[in-house]
Amino acid sequence: MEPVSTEQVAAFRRFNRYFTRRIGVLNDHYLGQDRPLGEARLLFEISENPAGVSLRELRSRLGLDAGYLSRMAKALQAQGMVRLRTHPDDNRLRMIELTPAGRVEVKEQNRRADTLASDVLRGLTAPQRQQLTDAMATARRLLRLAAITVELVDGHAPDARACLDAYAADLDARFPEGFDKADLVRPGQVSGDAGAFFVAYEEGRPVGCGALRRLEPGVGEIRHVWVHPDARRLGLARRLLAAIEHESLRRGWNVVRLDTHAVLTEARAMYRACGYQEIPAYSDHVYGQHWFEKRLAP
Amino acid sequence: MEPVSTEQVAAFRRFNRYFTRRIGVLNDHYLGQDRPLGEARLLFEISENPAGVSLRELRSRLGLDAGYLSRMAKALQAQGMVRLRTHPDDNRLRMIELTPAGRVEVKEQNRRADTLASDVLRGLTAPQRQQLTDAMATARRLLRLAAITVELVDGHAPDARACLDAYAADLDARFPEGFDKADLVRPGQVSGDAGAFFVAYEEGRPVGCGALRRLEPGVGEIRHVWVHPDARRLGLARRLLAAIEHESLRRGWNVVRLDTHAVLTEARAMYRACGYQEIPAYSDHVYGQHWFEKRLAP
DNA sequence: CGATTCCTTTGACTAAAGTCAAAGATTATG
DNA sequence: CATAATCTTTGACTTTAGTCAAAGGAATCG
Repeated sequence: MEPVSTEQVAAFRRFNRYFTRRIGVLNDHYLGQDRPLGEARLLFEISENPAGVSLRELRSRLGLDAGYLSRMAKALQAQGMVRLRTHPDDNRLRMIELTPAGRVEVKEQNRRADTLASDVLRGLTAPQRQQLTDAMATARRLLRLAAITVELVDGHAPDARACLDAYAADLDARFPEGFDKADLVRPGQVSGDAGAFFVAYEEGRPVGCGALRRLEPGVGEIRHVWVHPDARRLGLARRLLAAIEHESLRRGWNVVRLDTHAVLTEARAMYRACGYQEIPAYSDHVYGQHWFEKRLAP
Repeated sequence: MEPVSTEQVAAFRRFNRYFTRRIGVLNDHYLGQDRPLGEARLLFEISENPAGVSLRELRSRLGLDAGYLSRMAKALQAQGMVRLRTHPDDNRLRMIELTPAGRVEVKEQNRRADTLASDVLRGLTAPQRQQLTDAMATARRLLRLAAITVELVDGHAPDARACLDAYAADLDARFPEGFDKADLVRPGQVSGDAGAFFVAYEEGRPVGCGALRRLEPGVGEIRHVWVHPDARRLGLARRLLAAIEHESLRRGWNVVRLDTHAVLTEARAMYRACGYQEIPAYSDHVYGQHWFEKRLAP
């Protein structure tokens, strides 16, 4: 991997410093106006899960100490902002959710945060506002992408299966004829010498996958490249593809093939953009309607 | 001014939330590794002023309580990071500056912040890194611009004179023949009915100016449009120009003229882009070599 | 079914962050 | 030149944030 240019590091830090000093401080100030910042943040995080969320989950998401969280939850409960109950299936877990009063409070928090944002934007002309929000969207997209890691996992791993289930549900909704899970690779086909399975993780959660399996000597097949709806348009599919191609090459499978369904037009465009060429049918997968091949440069 | 679109507010907040949660937290963690965050921030702020800075100044810049700051300064002094002395001209003020040990400490802080930035950037391809840092630069530019206010001040105001002094020094360096301060407008010419003076402020500091004065009935003259070197390339000159034009129109001076020196090519380009047309000489200012006019639409 | 692991609560702390007001030394101002 | 204003220091707090360990109830595993 190429080294990072010092000019880029400097630009990154300039932004970082400016933003945290200007916006970050204001933000915390607004947020922590009528209660401690920690409580305000907790309240906000709870509001992100309207159906309630376990303390366990919050603890890992916010990186809080168990005792600390327990006390904050109690304080919020005493203020009538949240309701605590035990998890129906597991009595060790405590579920926390907003009360109507809590929802009002969060609404007020949001109103304040909106005010902060509008106040900043109001200082700009309409095209400048658009430019700013576009730049922010680009920066967020790339920051997210930078934080996502692609890892080789065993085909039997729960995360692998979870991704495949989500993938199957996705296709079932998109294909006019539906999707039959029988078409999924079996764990053994993408483990060990037979193949490989990659899972992309964002902040610990699996958000994408891709499989490689041995098709014939020197030829690998790419299957089940999928990205979670929340992680689309980041450029993650290309990253998965690159990881799979790299693995294929490592195994000496210098050619990779794949097939895809007619309705997945964006996928076809991506494969073409990544150097894949459409070829005649090489298999009779139920859902294969376009076939691609790429010769990998060592 | 047009209202701010909710989509833009949402995009702003999405970024805000993501950035503070991801980068802000990491940053604070790195920074506060071997001393309290407050002290680390203070140390950094002091390092920005190699010649030393008064506690007074730090207090207003960081928004700290006087007592709190005094104690932190004492703590840093005890650790051998800073030296405290009284201001030569005003014995009430205390000046604070880094010791060699303090400079080493700040260097280490910087090294860690650089590491954080490179670690993030390393997760991207070279073009993506460039895209990210470009987006950050754009965002910073616009955030700065949004925070700058343009205010009408009296021509005698100290900030107005300070800007004109800086303007004069600037031109003296750029004009081959130098610049004589006698050419500057007199305070009376840009106050009351005779004219107006605008100063642009960024975080309390004057960073630009522009003057309007009555040339003849119905015609105003724009003079001394200047932007501090640190605030250039933000689009501030256009903002100053817009404020002056608005004021001119308000007074019923529907035409504005200005002249500029041949070496200021960017200025000429800007005037043209803002709707100014080159006209024959309308005055015999010593430094006027190009003349412009704009008819203001009511 | 007994040991182990999980999750939460509680007690007992500590450190950091921040506030307020009084007091002392200087400087500006009418 | 007296008075007011400015700036820093100090004492005496409070609140927030965070840590650690013990303990108890509940699920899981062999």
